[in-house]
Amino acid sequence: MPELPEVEVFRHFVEEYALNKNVTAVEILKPKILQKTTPDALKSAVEGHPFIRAERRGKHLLLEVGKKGPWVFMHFGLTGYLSWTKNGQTLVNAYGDPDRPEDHVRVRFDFADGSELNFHEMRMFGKLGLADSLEEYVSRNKLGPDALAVDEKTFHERLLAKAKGQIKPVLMDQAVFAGIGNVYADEMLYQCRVHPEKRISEIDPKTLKCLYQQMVEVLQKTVDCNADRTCLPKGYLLHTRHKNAQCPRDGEKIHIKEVGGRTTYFCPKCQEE
DNA sequence: AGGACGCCCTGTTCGC
DNA sequence: TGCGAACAGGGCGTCC
Repeated sequence: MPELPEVEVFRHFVEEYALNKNVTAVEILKPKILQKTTPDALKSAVEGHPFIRAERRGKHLLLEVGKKGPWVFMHFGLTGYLSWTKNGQTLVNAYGDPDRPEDHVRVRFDFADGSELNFHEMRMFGKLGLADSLEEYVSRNKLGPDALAVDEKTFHERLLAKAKGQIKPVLMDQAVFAGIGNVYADEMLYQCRVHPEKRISEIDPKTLKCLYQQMVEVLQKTVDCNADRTCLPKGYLLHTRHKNAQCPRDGEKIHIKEVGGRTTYFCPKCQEE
């Protein structure tokens, strides 16, 4: 599921393959994926212009159209990703795997050089549409600062403003920090030995510092791995997201519990309540 | 105001 | 074996 690191990889991918080439056609194969725009409006805004810049805020990817154009935004839901094809043949997809099945294309951008950028989203939780500007989009969606761009002081301030809340749902609140999803929230809590339901006001300063460091480290390490989770350290909890898994640290059985409406994995021994 | 919860959607896995 | 139920899960709307 695309969280911040995956979307950052998608952004690199767009920079490498999809900038500064005129879009000759936009094909909307599933209009329902569009948000706050129509197929005609999207086509007329993009066709005849190149994408000139790719920016990311949290899990959202935004492509600037032309010099003064609007932006095309993409949110990848649970199963979204990008691929680049030429003459119907996949050259590469955003996960670097040319053999990945290329189905569930919802929107396709055709370029003048005969290549295509494909937006895939099997489960239709993702969205694609138009925004006037980055600022307009961020405020419309009430996105907090990007989790990889926030400084330590701001991190503490924003968490403590939610002092009564449980740590995990607050970390995942995109208005607090944009980009942390279920998997990486569990990971940073595990690395710092914090129970996911712990109230923020109950967390000591040393542990808060750890959470900041691990937020940056876990996200950055995953970006550096090109979002290939198998390349992450063996000691990471995210390798144990299945039933009857054992804690990489102490062998304890990993607990699975619903926290803030999301399936949460944690070690009951090293993340005591 | 803000927290809890249900729902959107579809491919896969599970259970009878 | 076969088919329906349950599950996965980010974000948004609704309710209290």
